[in-house]
Amino acid sequence: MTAIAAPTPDRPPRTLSREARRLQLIEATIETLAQRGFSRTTLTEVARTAGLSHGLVLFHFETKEKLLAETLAFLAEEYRANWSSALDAAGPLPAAQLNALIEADFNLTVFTPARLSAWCAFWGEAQSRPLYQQSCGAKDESYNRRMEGIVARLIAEGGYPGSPDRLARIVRVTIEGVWLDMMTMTTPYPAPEALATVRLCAARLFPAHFDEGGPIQR
Amino acid sequence: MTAIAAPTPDRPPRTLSREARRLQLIEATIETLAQRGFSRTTLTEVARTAGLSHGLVLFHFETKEKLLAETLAFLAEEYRANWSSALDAAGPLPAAQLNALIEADFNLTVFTPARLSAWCAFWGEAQSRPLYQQSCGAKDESYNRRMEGIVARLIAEGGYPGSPDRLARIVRVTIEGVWLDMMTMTTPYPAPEALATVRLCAARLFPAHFDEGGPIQR
DNA sequence: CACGCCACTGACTGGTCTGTCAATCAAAAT
DNA sequence: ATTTTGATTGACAGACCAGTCAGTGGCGTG
Repeated sequence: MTAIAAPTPDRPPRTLSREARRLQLIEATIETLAQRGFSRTTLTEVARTAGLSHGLVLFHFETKEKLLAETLAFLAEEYRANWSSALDAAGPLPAAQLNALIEADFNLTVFTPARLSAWCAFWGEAQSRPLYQQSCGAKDESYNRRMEGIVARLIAEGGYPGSPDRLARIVRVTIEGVWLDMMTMTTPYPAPEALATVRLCAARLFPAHFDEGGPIQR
Repeated sequence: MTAIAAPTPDRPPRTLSREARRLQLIEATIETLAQRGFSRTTLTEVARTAGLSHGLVLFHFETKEKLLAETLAFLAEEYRANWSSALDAAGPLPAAQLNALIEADFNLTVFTPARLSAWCAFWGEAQSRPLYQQSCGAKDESYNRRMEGIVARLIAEGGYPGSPDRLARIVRVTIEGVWLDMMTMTTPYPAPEALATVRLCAARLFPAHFDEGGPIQR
């Protein structure tokens, strides 16, 4: 049956076409969530954003619930891949690693208005839906472990007082908080100001490793 | 047939004053938002939580939209009244005032699972609805101004480096962040741990005024 | 006691949304 | 060229929900 992958390099095979369409619909879902909010996101609206019929959305995702679950899983995986690769490129020093984690959260692949809004829409629903808590929770857990490990090594190097759990938590919620500000404030401050706020936080918590401009070189 | 009130004299009367009934329905709305999320909150469910008919909800609030708007306004005012009165009781010292603001956010009148969940449900929708941004935004603005004023005076007393805007923002988003953790985490840490995290943050930002146990007495 | 007021109920309506399905179309396979 | 396979469409059905309204019943007032 598999008559080889025919040498037509400019045309993707059928299975890839299927995958491409699913990705397109997921992007349309993110866009719709951002523009209309969770409660007013309808299959018809998602389809119209993608320029397709609403029947097709159900053909590819079976139910609306599954479309939303896969969209959230996509966002979670995209987020994880972003900080994970940034961490891999940061080298062995904990200060460089924490800096990489901070900067990764402001990378324009994840830090866009549509994606921030979509995250926020899911957060609002996650509390009452175990399905969503699963995707969000697993993401956070892995992130937290890495963050706590890095902070523990900073403490070992710098002799800072305070528990690694709490210090790591302060850094994490400060990043989350300026994210949230971008959406909930009537007139939010610019992204560089958000990054500067997180840097200031790191500088006060780990003064031997960070100043307000970033990690201290030596 | 109508045996009526004789057996249970303390049962609430069938008809209630306008204001009392409205408050009861607002509480039922908060409860429903917490249990079912924004998108699955229906008038019928709100009414059933209150043990009333869904027609009555519209009798008192005209539309679902107005019920939700008034519920959010109620939460915002309750929140404002809480930190505002805590601030009034704190005296003139900025360290005591910041401590009062921090502790107020963990006061059990506003720091309850249902209320936290309801806030979160509204946040998720606020981005795409100007009506909600108005209630949330006005609340935040007033809070932020007070917080920044207090932090500016701490800086003047302690000679801390860093801009008051950013330092105030770190304290505020740390509080918001541990709030959010209570809802989004699969197994959240206890409330005293959340408070201890905020205290540690204050201790690192303003070391001459705070230690990990709270404001330094002198 | 009678009356009027108004909180309250629940059946009904119009509209919207999710999910189904038979028909259609495009491209690959034979 | 014909067949086959699978993506795509749009009309349709069933369910649900916000909002309407005519009627009910408790409560205070005269």
